[in-house]
Amino acid sequence: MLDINKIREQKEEVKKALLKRMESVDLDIIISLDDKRKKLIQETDELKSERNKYSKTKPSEEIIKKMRELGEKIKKFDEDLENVEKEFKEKLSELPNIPADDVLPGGKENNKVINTYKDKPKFDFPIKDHVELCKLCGLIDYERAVKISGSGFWAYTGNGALLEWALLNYFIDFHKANKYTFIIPPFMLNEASAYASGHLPKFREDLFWVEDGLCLNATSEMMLDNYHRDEVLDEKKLPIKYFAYSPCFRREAGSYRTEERGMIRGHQFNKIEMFQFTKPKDSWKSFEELKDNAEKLMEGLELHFRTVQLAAEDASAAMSKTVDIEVWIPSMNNYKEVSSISNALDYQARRGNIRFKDKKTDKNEFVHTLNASGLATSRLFPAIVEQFQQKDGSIKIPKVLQAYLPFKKISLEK
RNA sequence: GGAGAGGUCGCAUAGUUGGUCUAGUGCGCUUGCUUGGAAAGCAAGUAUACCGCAAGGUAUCGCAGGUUCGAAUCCUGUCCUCUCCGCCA
Repeated sequence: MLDINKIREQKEEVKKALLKRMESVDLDIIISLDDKRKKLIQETDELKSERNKYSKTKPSEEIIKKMRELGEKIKKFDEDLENVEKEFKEKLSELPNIPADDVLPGGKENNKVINTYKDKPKFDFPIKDHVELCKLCGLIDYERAVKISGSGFWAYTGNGALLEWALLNYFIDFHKANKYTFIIPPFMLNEASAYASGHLPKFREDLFWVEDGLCLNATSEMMLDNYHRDEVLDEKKLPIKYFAYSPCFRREAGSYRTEERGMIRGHQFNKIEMFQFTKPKDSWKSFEELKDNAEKLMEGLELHFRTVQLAAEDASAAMSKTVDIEVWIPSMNNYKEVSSISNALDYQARRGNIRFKDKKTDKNEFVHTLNASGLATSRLFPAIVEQFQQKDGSIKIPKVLQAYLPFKKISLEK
């Protein structure tokens, strides 16, 4: 949610920035609703003040009669105010975050590559895709997972499970060394939390719901953003840095394409998420730190990837700036997202009411929130298997993972 | 799942025949006095949001609704916590 005072004070600047990601922007509607709101508050408060004056002691019959009428009036004003406030809030929360200065307007076509690591691997033999390689090496069991749970699921088996776990351990050790605090959150959350993190109402259809009114975690960003909801954080403890492990559950309804077979897109995948709560002045520094961390993790894996800065319309609405890391998947001849690094500024903090007491002003201010995958495994696994495949179908393991595995390469299943 | 108790200002507590209760007290914290310095003691202050240029006003006693001229106090629903019993892959 944006700050109404900022909208009022810097209307033209806000409008110009929002036009980067919206076709049209009407801030005047919101401002006039706010005017209406303020006027109603003033009038209602006066009436209530009147009433309170007489409520201190037992009033006479005559005054009781008068107050009864006043009560009716107050009730009506309160209703009006509630309606105006509701509409105001709706309109205000429909506005996306203000894109950062260096974010280009428009959609995907304006995404720009800001970094690449290594070159596309060259193969002097016909390459296999990860589905075939995983089958040859016995890393993934698609058939049995589908039998148990339906399409869109897979099971990691044997060396495949070890490889998946090695990836997660590599990430965990990295974040631990950077002094981030490890959190294993609940994997289900209630509606209020999903609203606060901004995933409702927009993603209702994309979430799995259980009978008790809870939904399955779709990204631990949901969990971490909510972690300090309605809290006033200690300024001295900022920035607070977390990383969380969780499986992520997504319906991904209707988004399957034949090119996205295997584990490129599924209903469940593992992810480590980084998250920071910072003071407003520090958030862009933290943004760079998160991006560096994600890139370092990728470099450690020796995979060819690129870093892409998203154009305004391609980033999620809550974010001021988003950078994606995309790994090269040879069989698809394409790059796929493995990390998304975003700065929400105070947009999420406003919604979740997450603040800190500013010593200088002695006022409660909203923190800034940032999130970044570090990393999701479901595209890395195929990338590793494909980028490091050998002619015979065996797979070399990057050095950083060898420390977590009892083998240096994965051989074909006998 | 059953039965009971409870959710009040950072913490702990008072407040249930509805009316100077937004709310007392203790602790903690801040500032000042005192001191060579400290402790103790003394004094003052110590929630948040919104409206207002300001004076000031309004709202909030888990949350939502109701009764009433008036609700922390009464009623209903709901969430959460605790105790006992039952069940338990």
